Amino acid sequence: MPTTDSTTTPRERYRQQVRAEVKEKAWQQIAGSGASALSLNAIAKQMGLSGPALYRYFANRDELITELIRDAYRSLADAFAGAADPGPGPARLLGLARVLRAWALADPHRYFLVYGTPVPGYEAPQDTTAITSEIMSTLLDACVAATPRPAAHDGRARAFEEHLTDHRDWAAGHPDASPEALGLALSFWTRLHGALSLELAGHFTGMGLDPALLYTAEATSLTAG
Amino acid sequence: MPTTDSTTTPRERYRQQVRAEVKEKAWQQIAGSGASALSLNAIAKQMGLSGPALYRYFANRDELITELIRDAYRSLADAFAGAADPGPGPARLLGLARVLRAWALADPHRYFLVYGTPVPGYEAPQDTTAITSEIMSTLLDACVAATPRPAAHDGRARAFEEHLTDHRDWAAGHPDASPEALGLALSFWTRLHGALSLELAGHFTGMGLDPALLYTAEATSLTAG
DNA sequence: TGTACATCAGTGAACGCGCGTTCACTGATGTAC
DNA sequence: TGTACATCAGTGAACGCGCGTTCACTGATGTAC
Repeated sequence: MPTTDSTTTPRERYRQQVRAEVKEKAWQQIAGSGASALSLNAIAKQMGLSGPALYRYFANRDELITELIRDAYRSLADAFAGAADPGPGPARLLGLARVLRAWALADPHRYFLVYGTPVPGYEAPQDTTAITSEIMSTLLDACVAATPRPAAHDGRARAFEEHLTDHRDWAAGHPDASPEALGLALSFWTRLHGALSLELAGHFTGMGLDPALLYTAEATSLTAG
Repeated sequence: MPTTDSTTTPRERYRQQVRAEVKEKAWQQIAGSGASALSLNAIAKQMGLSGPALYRYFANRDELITELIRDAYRSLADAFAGAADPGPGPARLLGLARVLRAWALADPHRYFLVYGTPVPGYEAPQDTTAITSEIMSTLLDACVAATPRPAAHDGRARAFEEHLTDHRDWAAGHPDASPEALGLALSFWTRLHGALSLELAGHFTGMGLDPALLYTAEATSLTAG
């Protein structure tokens, strides 16, 4: 980060620099073997330091992982908010879909750290939930814009939309959102995660399919039905 | 397994029994902490054996994991084939969807062993691909039955269906399948995996949603569009 | 500007742990005559 | 039915490894007078 607090002492600046480098190496390690293989000693060695040196910067392994997860959530929320190109609803949703895939492909293991199998023996920190609802809020904005009116209905998913009218606490910041919009947000999330996570896990390799086209097809399906 | 080969010697029968018990304990361990935490020594201790004793039954840790993965694939393929309740296409697809969720909920970590983040440093064995296409074949059968004719089209997913007509090697056993049927199979897979994996990873907890309803809504969306 | 002191980054040794895996060996089970 | 031998399950010690984490300590950097 080039921007530095003006009241920061040189020592503190150095601290932040080293912390950042530790995290950077941690991400490299995660990119290679996943989060469960993350090792403080290995990071230290990679930085030319002794193992115990890192305990000046992080209380323990869990604190480091917690920070990495929070940074990942933060990064995704920022990417989402940055794609706030307003415009017609459907186009905006497609924009979010594109941003999501780009963010995931940039670092697949980071994506799985957020949405994948939970790291064994690790409990997610509290404050990621705040960022989660930030992400959901950006998504809901686009979904509200993409569902202009209680459109013509095929009646199939009725049961679920009734359920949504009764269970909308997770969309507390959007009292204006129709059940259709809520359902759209959930479909966006689950469908794109489905296509994306199977692609990242390599389940399409050998099938000769273009994952990008499959992904786009699923994304467009959201505003077509 | 109660069924035993009649030509089997008692010693061989005992071997198979112990192998089965090792796998059983392995699954219990995986159910607790995921596959990357699987430990031969821990299994041995749990069975009242010494660590090295297991090397009579499995060449090494990788061979054990390979067998577990293959058994998981086998189990899913059998569950799918068992749901071959013929009948109208859409109902058959819904049946498969139900079976998939039940199978996943019975052992979430087993599901992730098949469709989740790949185990770090582990390469999937060759012969699972055969079972994979078995599963895909059952699914394609239902999809062909569910897409009677090149129905009225909204034209949105056109690009992808053109792509599918050119890239259908993965459906080699189903030359009769229309691009719509192929796309339906892929949507079945990705959408249901999306809803299911987010549920299993606990991403809906705290939202007050009923994952079963969400899942059913996604399943019915397949044959509604 | 120089000296005295406090702060703090980093080291090296050590602890205890669990892992996968090998090896020589014991003892029980099955087989052949 | 009994004896001689081969097969094989399981043991215990050992090797080498890497992990997270603690602790007492050195040496450099910053601060106060």
